[in-house]
Amino acid sequence: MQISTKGKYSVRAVLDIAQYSNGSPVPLAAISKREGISLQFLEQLFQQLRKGNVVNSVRGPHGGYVLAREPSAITIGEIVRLIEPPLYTSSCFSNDGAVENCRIGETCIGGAIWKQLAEHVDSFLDSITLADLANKSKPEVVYGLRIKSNRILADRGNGNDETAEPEKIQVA
Amino acid sequence: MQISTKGKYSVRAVLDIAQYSNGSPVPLAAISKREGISLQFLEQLFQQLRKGNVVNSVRGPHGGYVLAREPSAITIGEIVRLIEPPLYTSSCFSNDGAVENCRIGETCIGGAIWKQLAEHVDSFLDSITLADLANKSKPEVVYGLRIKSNRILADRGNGNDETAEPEKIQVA
DNA sequence: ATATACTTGACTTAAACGGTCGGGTATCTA
DNA sequence: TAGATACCCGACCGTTTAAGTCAAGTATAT
Repeated sequence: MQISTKGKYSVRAVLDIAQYSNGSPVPLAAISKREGISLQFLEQLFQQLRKGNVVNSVRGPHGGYVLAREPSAITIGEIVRLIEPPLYTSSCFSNDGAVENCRIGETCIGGAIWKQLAEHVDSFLDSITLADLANKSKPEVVYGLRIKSNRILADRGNGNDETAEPEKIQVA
Repeated sequence: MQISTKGKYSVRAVLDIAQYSNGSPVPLAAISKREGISLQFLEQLFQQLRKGNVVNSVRGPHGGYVLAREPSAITIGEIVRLIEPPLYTSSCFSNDGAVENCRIGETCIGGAIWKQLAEHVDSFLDSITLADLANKSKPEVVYGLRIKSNRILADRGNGNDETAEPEKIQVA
């Protein structure tokens, strides 16, 4: 169980836009330079991010990428799900769903764990928005991350739900 | 981000012992038959589980494996960590720790997320014990898993900490 | 026109995953 | 003291995936 560098890169790259764009498009070349990520690798990532409606592209000179929505409406979970394969696949066993000799049948215990774990992870990552990360000005956001609880996968439109109360996640 | 079948197999196999052993050792051949896992693959997994003090081995005829501790003192997280590489590696970037051009320096925001995510996952998996899973008799344990909150990596000895209050994790 | 910068798909390399093979070694039972 | 049982261990192997590159585009602002 491992978080891929692809996922980390994507979060960093999108965060880069959130921080360095003042409304105008940010070219990948700039992100590549700042973050030390190969330009062509970035291109590959941003195609998925664009299709996933996280960023929009602007072609031509002075082009680049802009956020598709405001930072507070883009969650980390959303980005990660676009880039990485899903954590949870089948009930008990993996992928092809072949070996289904689960003696407990439909109520398989083992399967329930992985499903709940996946939901747990998604819920956590969905609770963090780009805006939360972009605000360097608040140090307490960095350590002891201040997040909004139980925000489940923001509806792709423009959900300005500023209603949830902040919650403190303890760090070790 | 993916949970490997190795990890799933391990949990199933150890759970098998918890369910089918009445104190006497359970041979891998029996687990192999019941769970549909190759004997030689099981051997590979159980070597790590033994070194990690999850199971003990008994050699010779009527030998096999027994749990190293009582089921309530063995967590799923413990098993998974023995088999799988850790979720969290370095602060910002991965593995070799090479690319450390993190513009935010020590208080790197991106890094904090993955660290907290890893702690989140570990905490969740550590909150589930073999005993929780073995009790098929309680159906509510399977769906809407009843777990103990915030149990951090039971000390390898025999920690009979039955003090934590149960908590309901919502499913979907 | 031309430079900028996104778009796309194929390709490559190395590592990890899932799994096998073949020979051990300990120990119980007869 | 044989021999069967069953753990022990390291090497190996094929496939998939991750990470990253290459080459050849297309759209657009100046």
